[in-house]
Amino acid sequence: MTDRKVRVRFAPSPTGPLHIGGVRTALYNYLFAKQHGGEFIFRIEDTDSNRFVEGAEEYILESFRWLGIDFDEGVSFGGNYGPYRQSERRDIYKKYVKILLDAGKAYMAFDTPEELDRKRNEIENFQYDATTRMAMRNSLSLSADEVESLLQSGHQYVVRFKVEPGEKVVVNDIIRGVVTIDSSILDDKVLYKSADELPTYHLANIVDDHLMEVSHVIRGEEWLPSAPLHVLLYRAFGWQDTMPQFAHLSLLLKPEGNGKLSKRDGDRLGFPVFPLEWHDPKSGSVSSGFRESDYLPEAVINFLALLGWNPGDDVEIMSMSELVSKFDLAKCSKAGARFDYKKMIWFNHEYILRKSDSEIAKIFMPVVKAHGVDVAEPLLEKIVSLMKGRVNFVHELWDACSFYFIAPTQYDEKTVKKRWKSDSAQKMEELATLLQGLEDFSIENQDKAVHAWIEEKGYGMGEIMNAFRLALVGEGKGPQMFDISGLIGKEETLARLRRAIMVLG
RNA sequence: GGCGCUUUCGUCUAGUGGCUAGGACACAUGCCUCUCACGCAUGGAACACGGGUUCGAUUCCCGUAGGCGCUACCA
Repeated sequence: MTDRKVRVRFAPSPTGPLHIGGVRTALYNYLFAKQHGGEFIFRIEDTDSNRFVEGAEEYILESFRWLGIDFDEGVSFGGNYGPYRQSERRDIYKKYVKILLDAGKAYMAFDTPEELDRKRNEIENFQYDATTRMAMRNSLSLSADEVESLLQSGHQYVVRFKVEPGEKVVVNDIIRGVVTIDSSILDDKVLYKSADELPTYHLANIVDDHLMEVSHVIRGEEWLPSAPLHVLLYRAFGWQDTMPQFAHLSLLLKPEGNGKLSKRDGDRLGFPVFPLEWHDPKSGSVSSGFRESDYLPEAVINFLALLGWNPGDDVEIMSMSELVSKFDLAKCSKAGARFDYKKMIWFNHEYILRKSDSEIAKIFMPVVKAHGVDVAEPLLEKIVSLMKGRVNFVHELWDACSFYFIAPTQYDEKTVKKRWKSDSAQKMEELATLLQGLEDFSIENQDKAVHAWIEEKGYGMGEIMNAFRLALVGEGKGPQMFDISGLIGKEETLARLRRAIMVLG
């Protein structure tokens, strides 16, 4: 069993956009699979027909494509264990429901939702279990004839798992160790609904994981309470020897305040909680995504990997392949992790720094074009190399460097007051004359000539450069001056200087 | 309410029966400098509480408190 082939799965239900916590769960599964040379399966758990949302499945697939998490088999990937969409596996589940029924490990229950509601109102903390099942309407409490006639008349029913009370159920969790619970606290879970001829999560999950030969179940902590039930189900089918190993991941929490991370937190604090932008087909509302918010997928992956896991060293920037080799389920933290979106922004900044200028220029080019500016790629790369260190997002590059493309039409008031003195116009006039006379307008040559002139005249470096900057940029910020004048060229430099002299006087 | 999980700087975390409890983000200060950033340096900042066990507990045990989750014919 220990040398079993590693096969793990990510099995979302297509009920909407993929939550960032789900992305992390998928990532951990992926890292684990890759590290062990195993397979990663994409399964769709659409057993709740009421909650199905159009487009969700494609959205999830697209999200993983963007993030660089790929699957080996499953919906849209093929494989030998299909179909991988649970709604297409009805007949399989029916067969296994029958096995449980025939073995007396499950039973049919005819109680209507209304009857159950009434019971819950009558009895505080009502639970459908060994203590109450004989008082309900099911194949255990009713006679065979009654059951038969109910069935004949087309009465809808559910199949419930018959949990035997008073048993210690042990779940061995890779992250949490041994977790023991008393089966008496478990209820007789609904396994199957005749209404839509579909199983519930618990049955479908166990049957599929078994049939698909899943070796490890890595999922969110919200499943920990039902893990004992799952163990009981594996036993009921006699599959305990090939039962997957469990690992329950801690949840992602709000950046501040109480509770788990929600879409609202993102809206309130200004960060996405979904990988891609999502347009809800029902409400028409739009939720922002990491991709559209200009996060680099590598940064999102890196950040997520470290949210609840740590390799034990001080290295924080890691590529996907480094993550694959270092990842360790046993080192996952047990407590929930607050979603530190500021650190995520820092990761994005780091990845911008690490990517080549040409890669960033390629991402930035459409932004430039959208502003109606046409620029050659080599020039944009130079600008990117000068500016990328000062932004957290690629789109911020525009505000930081638009002066390269568009001459200032107005001058920042504060900067004018601070940097444009009464003799600035005259000095800039001198500078313009000097620059105009330069045959060689290279950055190096300008630097040499201007420095010599400043020294000769006894001017201050700051007064000249800052006024010069104001003339070319319109503000008091930007890279070294000759990195600006050199790139925009002699003609443009002189035009901007003259305009500033004219306007500012 | 019941059951389960959990608890190291504000946040993500490393770590150990004896350490000045380490790193990163954020924050502050300084340096660099033609500005703004980057960068570099420095600083403040944590073992939830109460009992044990022990020569000694942040570390092991038990309680308490806080946090999180589950408690559906949802996953």
